[in-house]
Parts: sequence; C-alpha cells; structure tokens
Amino acid sequence: MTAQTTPASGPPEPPAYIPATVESKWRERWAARGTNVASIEGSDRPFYALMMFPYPSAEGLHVGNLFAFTGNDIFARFQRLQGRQVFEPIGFDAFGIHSENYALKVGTHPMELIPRNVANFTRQLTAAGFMVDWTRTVDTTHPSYYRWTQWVFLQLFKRGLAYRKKAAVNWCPSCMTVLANEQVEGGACERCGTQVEQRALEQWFFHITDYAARLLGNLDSLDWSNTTKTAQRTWIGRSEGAEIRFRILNPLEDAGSAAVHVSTQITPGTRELPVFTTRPDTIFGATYLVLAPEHPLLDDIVSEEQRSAVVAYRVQASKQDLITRKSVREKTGVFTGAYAVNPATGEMIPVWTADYVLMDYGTGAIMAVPGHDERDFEFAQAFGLPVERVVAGPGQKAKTPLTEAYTETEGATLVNSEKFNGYSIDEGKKAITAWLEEQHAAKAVTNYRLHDWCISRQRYWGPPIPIIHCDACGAVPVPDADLPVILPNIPDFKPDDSGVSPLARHEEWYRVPCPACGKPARRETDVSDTFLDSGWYFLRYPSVRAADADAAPFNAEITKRWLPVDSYIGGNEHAVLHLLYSRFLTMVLHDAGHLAFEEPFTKFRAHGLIIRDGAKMSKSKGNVVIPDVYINEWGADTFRTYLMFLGPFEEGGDFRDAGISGVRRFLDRIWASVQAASATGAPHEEVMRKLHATIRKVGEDIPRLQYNTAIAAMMEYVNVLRRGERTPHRAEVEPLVQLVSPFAPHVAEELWEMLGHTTGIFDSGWPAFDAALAAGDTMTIAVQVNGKTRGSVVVPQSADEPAVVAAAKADAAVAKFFPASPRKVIYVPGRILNVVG
RNA sequence: GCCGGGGUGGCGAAACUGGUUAGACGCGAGGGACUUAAAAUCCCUUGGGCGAAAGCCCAUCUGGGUUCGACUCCCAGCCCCGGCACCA
Repeated sequence: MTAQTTPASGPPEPPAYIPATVESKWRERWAARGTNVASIEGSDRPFYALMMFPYPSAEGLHVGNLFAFTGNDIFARFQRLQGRQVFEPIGFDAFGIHSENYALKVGTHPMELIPRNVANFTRQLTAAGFMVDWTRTVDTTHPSYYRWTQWVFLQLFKRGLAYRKKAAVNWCPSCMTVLANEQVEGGACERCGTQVEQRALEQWFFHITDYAARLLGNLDSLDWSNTTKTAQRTWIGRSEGAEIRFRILNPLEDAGSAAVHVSTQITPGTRELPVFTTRPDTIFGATYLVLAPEHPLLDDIVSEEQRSAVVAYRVQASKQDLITRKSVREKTGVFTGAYAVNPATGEMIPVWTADYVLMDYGTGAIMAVPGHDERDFEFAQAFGLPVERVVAGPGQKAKTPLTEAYTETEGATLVNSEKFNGYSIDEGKKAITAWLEEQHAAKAVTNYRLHDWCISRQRYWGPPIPIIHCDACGAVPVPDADLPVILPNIPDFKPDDSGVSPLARHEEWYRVPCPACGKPARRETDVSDTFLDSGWYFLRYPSVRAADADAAPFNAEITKRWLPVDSYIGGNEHAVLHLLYSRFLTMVLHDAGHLAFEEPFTKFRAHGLIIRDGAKMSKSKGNVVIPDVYINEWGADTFRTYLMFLGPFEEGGDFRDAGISGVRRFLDRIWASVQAASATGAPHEEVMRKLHATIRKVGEDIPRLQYNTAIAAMMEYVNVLRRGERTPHRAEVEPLVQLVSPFAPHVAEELWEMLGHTTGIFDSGWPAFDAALAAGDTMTIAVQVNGKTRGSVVVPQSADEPAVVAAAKADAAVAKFFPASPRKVIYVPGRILNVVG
C-alpha cells in the first residue's frame, strides 16, 4: 500500500482505488504464492472446472471469449470458496485450417505465428485475472501433445474403428485444393470465386455411427443444457423404419414383357435393391424407385438406351459442391431404363436416378411414394410419374384426389392397401413390415442421420496421421515407440498445383521402411481434423506434469481422481461436433480399458453469445470488441463484473459500453465502505438482516449461473449499507468482500488484506448465512380484496391466518374495502391474504 | 418446413414451484446539494393517461380462456434470435 501524501492539517486520506495498481499487485502475488496452482496429487474434494480452450487467433481474445471465461472463472472461484480443490486449466487449440489460412494470408509460417499468438493470449488471459493453473497448459501443436493425439488415432485404428474409404470433398479446380464447407460461398471458392466441384478422395474415417445408439441413449442421464442435448439428438437423428428389398427386373429376360404382374419372389442370383423408408405403411403407394447418382448399382441396371443420359447426369451431379448438392432445388433426374417390382402390389415400377437422393444416408436409394412425401410428389409432378393415394386423413376417402402430398399421420388410415385398409399409420407400419418380413422382402431397421467422422485433411497444419502404407502389408500403424510422427517444418506448406497434401511433396519425409516387413513404404500424408485434437484435451490437462507424462497420455491415478469433468462451460456452436466427438472418443477409450467412465462431462452449460449491434462479432463486419482497452480504462474487475451484469449468462446479449460506469461505482462504493468501516460498537440489525438475505441470494444464484441477479443483490445490499451516509460496521462489510470476490478477485484480495487478513481470500471459505436472522421477526403480507391488492400488513413471523385477517381488518388502507361477510378467504402463509366478498 | 430460446419502461434487465399494489439492480434523463465553476460525490424524481390533490384508470407481443389471483398455466395467431434442413 502506498500512503498518500497528506496535508499536515487534515486526517490521512484513505488510499484511492486504482485498479491497475491493485490488479498488477495481485497478479504478481498469486504467481509468487502459487495461489492458482491446483493440488492435483493431494486433493480430497477435487473440482474440475473446464472451459473450452480457445483457438489462438492473431487478433487476440475478443469480449466473447472473455465473457465465457469469466463465467467459468466465477463458478470455479465459488467452488473454491465452498472448500473444493479447484482445477481451472486453459490451453490452445492451435492446429487447424483457421491458423493455416491466416498463415497463408500473411505469408508467415504457422510455426512462427502460433507462439506469438499464444504469448498474446496468455498476456490477455492473465490480465483478466482468471484462476488458471498456468503450470498445466496444453498446446495441441506441440509434439508432446500431438504424440498422444496420434496415439488416440491408433487406439481407434486398433479397434477397427478407423478405416479408409473414398469420399467426396469440395475441390476448387483453380486453387487446386480441398476446401472446407465453410470456405465455399454459394457454390464458389471464397478465395478465387471459381465454381467448386466434388472430388472423391481416399480418406480416413472414424466409425462413430457404431456408437450412435449409445451417444443418443446416454444423453438422457447427462446434466447438460437442454439446447445442447436437443442439438445432439437432432444431429444423431435416429429414425425407425424398414429396409425393403426390391427385385430389379432383368432387362434381357423381361424385355418386351407386357405383363404388369410379375413374380415377387426374390431368388438367389436375382439383383435386388434395398431401400430405407420410415413409412413402410405406404408401400402400396410406391410408384417408382430412385437411386442416388453415386449409387454403385446404377451401372449394372441402366439400360443401353439410357446409359449415356445417366452417365451425363452423374457427371453433372458431381460438378456441384457439397452444400449446393444438399440444398433444396428444382427436382432433376433421369430414367435408368430399368424396372423393379413393388413387393406389395407385384407391379412393375420404373427406377430413376436423381440427386435429391443422397448416397450417404440409408441405402442410397428410396422407394418413392409421391402421394405421401413432398419431395417425391414434386418429382412425380416434374416427370409425370403416377401418384397413388394410400393414406386417407379424417374426412378423406380412398378416391379423394391428391393435389399435394398428404403427410399427416394423426387420425389417418390406410386405403388402397388391400388387407391393410383401415389400419392406422402406426398399426400399418408394424403389420406391413411383419408381412414383408415373412416374405423375406424387408426387415425392421433403425437408421441414424449421423455420419462417420471424416478425419482426413489434405492440409499441412495438423498432426500427421500415424499410418504407413506398404504395398505388401497395407495400412500399418506407426509403432507406439516411434511416436510422435513429427510434422516437419517445411517452407512450402501452401497448397499448390500438384493437388495433393503439402506433405506429399516431401519424399524425404514420407519415404520410410514398412514397420512390419521393412520394405520401402510411404507415410500417410494427410493430417487429422482439429476436432481430434480437441476431442481429448480435457484428459491431458490434469496429467501434464505427472511423472509419467511422457509415457502415457493421462495418468491413471490422477484421471481416476479428477475425471470426469465436474463442470464444463462453453459455446453452443460446439454443441454437436466438439461435444459429440469428445463423448465418442471417451467411450472408445472406455471400451479399450483406458478410462473408467464413458461420459467425459458430468455437467455442461452453454453460455450465451455476446453480439454487437444485433450481429455476431466478426472481423468482416468490423464490430469486434477488443477487451484490452476496457481493461486498461476500467480495470479487469470492473470489466468482468460488467460483462456478467449485462444479462443472463446463459443468454448473452448485445455489448454496449453504456452502463460500465455503474459497475465501477459499485466497486468504488465497496472500496469506500471498507475504508470507512468501524470495528467499534455493534452492527446494525436491519443491515445485518439484509446482509444475510444477500449471502443467501448470491449463494443460490452463482451455481445457477445467474450472475446478473447476484450482482444486483450485492448492489442492493451496498445501497442499504450506505443509506443515509452512515458509517458501516466491519462485520457488515467483511462478508461482502467475500461475496464479490468471484466477480472482482483482485480488489477483493486487496480489501481482504486491508481488513487484516494475511492469507488469501479464496481460501477463506464462504460466509455462513443465518436463515433466522435473514428472515427477521416480522413478515409482510399482501392483502387483496376480490383479487385486487389493497395494501399490506406487517405481522409477527408466528402469525396464523386469523391473526393476519385481524391485522388486515385493522389496517386503514385495507379496512375500507374489507367485505362485511367474506365469502371466501385465501391465505398463502407468509405471502398473501385474499378476501373474496 | 422442423426443433430450441425469446417478446416486460427511453435502454440492459428483475419477478422463487400462479401469490408481498409488475418493473428489483444498473444505464440514460430531469431536478437538487456541495463548488467561484466544472468533474467527482451525495440526495430526490423517472411505465402511460386523467387529476390541484386524495385518488382513479390503463399497462408484461395480439386475441381468447382457466383462476380468488396470470409476465408465469391453456388455446389460436404475429414477430425476433439460434440450430437443423431434399436424411426418405
């Protein structure tokens, strides 16, 4: 503390509140004392407070990041004040396409860029006063980390969950490179504007679809934000239905056949086409089939007359980026010349190919029921295909014509469906599936919308996939002892005309002997997806300083004690990908015997989004708010508290700087009150009552992340504390300093020290709250007459209904409305009295 | 289109499971004190209408409903934000 120079005459001036001084003092003090270093080994009540680690962009942290981190920090500090040993780590998700694109743009190598960005982030995070354990951080681009990312890949590979297949990527023919979906704008490359195409490349996939049922089922028991769970459920997209097999007629045998009814028997050797449908009940209305243009059976079934048209259509379909391909457009398609047999009606129906059917869902083929599916209806209209009604809604008949697809199921019954006429939709689904099953033409199946996770990136800035391709042995995993496969520092990390991964241009790097047979072989030159880096980082944090940190991704003992994560706070933009992948990897590692739990995050809360002028902050809009200026001007404590006072944490809101002065005044008043506090005499009864009500309110609000109302409650208390410019008592202010400490940690420490404490405030515990004291010995009951509030009465806590009624009659304001003979009296104890006359 | 979340003063927002005269807390605005003056600080007022006042009436997106009592529950509709979306 620096004493102000005081004029000889007056009393000594109390020290002024200068945030910069206080904050730098406590930053140093915390670092020197190791205040924020978690006692990972010796903890009996551990609490793991995780926040989503940032991608260290060149622009630095923006207020959105700070808002999220502050919310987590308050929760973490509160847990610590509750006596938990808290671990609040931070790290850097620095691999990936964002970093690489930025590096390309400024022409600096990412290996040079990232450390600079990380240093800047560290400076900002420190300035914000987070209770971060800086001795345990993670940088996904460091070989000591990605060695284990590669290990995770190999765990999946060894369990048969990593496989290679050809898959479409967005391809810019001008830049000769692969583009992520977000780099495609309206079908064109965001950089050069060239029309983007699809290109099929051999890529690595993780078999997450194997886990779809578990990923979905476990959601019910997780304490997560509802919005996040809903998003995951939608993403996984379970649907029940049937896989129905249609016999494809042999064009030679059946050529020229005029017969409409043909054998429905599927005999060995006949070609058949399985389709997935959620509406097996409508099979009698299936008037044609559609195959995705990429369907492998297309070549086999297409007739000679139609072949050139089908091939042309397929080429045209591939000349579309993945986004446009899947967006709703005018229906297009081509007849294949082939026919199939509807197993229910025995009728011959045409087989088409159209791009509204997607290869990567179900079986890549559908039975079209234009009468009861909007898309099929549209297609049938466009190409003059027959539309049959097989479902009748209330008031409709079997012959009521269809002017649009009738898709309602409520109260509807089957029609034109032979023996199933009159069945409800649900009955029809069951009965028809069973009937087709008897004929071996169908089986009940559950399908998921979730796709396998493509982890290949034909890029530079990521961990090399630890596989060696050998002509003799196939894909051979890099032996654990040879990990990490170091990402080489190559100057030409830019994608170029060769059209392959940058690493594929470095023969000296990829030419290696096969680990299995020793013959010349070739490293995988794709790197892995950033979501793999971030899919397991929470497992690494507690163990980064473990004795076996170089021998294992996570220490068994430590992991047992600290995981799963007690509380995870992050943005809902990661509701599906990051959170789903993390859950999946955890499940796999659990199944492999590495983890005792299968869900990584016991509790997850999605914070709201901070927007600016009604729009998401983005560089292109130029509305990004940089926190540094605010921290410099107002102090980190004020800025943190202000961000939390903006609105409900889980809702976010529009950032404005109007109002920040109010929060600063609030801290100023606390400061002044502590300076002025007197230890003599007794604390004021009324003030103490308010204090205890405030302790309760703040203690209830923080765990619910209702920070804005917690701050309001403290402000209210400060108003009471200072009312009439009274001198506060020490006992009235000391607990307040503890209450405010999660929000404004630096100034709270400073005041705590001024109050004579020699140990840190965050180890001081949470003030106890006295319910009886908070309640006082009287209560105020609102009095209504005929539902209109007419006044209120103050009665002793012990007052019962007759006593309250008596008091109400005696009250002048109420008495004039009081009915002579009440018909009904409703008394809600402690709250309200309503007299109906 | 489907699934979430919302709609309350000039503004950000409160209101426990329907129950203390809706709008706490803060910003902004108006007035006052202190000051030569300003800043800072402190005090008062601040949803709308009528009224000299006491007071009365109207107000939580709109329209219905349930209830002694509705921002809160139900039905119908409008608008905003977020996610998903040719997934059969």
